Amino acid sequence: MGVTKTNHFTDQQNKIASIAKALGHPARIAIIEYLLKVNACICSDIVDELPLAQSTISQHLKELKNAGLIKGSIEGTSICYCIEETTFAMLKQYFADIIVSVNNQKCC
Amino acid sequence: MGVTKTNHFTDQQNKIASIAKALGHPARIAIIEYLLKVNACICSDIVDELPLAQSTISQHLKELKNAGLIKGSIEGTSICYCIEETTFAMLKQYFADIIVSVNNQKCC
DNA sequence: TTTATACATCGCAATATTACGATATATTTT
DNA sequence: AAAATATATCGTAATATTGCGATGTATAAA
Repeated sequence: MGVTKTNHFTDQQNKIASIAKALGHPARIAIIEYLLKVNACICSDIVDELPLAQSTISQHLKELKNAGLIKGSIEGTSICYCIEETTFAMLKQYFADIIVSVNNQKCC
Repeated sequence: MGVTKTNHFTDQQNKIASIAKALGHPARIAIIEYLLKVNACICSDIVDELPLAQSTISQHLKELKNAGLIKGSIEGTSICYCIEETTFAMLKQYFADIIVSVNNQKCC
């Protein structure tokens, strides 16, 4: 089928999954890491940095933006893409909570 | 094309992406959360818990296992699936480092 | 006003994912 | 040994993702 049964899961589960999915591609990880490396962030830089066509990168940026992982503000003729800190903070917390839960486990 | 250009990215980037990808489905998030909730973990429980066929869940478990997010040990006729703590600890650290990087940013 | 620059979007082809039923396998229980 | 239980694998259909070139759009420079 190929169609995810989104409605059978909680909003929280769908949210985490969609964020994780957005991070589930090496190009998008590379984009995030590049945005962290340089302090200013313009899309054309990324096009030079990655071995992908401009249209492909634009698509990846869109997915990262839809997932709330980056935000873009128009800066003249180019766009300043930046990390959306709160989403990453949320992820960090999510995994921190998992670690706490695991440490309380008796199993295995 | 639909074929990810894995070889153009670093091993670390591909690794993080593949782990994130494995978490990029609500059923797999639900499985992880279920494994955390109950302390013992048998697949048939999960089949009762989730609105998916047994074969589908088995597939999801396989992907989580391949990504190193869970481990399964044979327990008689069933299998005890558990959280692989080190992988989650790695993820937590990865996001923690990102937060630190973002806080050092001057941009935006 | 033309031209250049920086993205975004569209349309398409190749491939991957999701889900399921059917079936296989392996361990218990009877 | 036969039946039951638990899980894995296979085959397949529906849909999603990835990537690219071509093209659209909007701002800035000439």
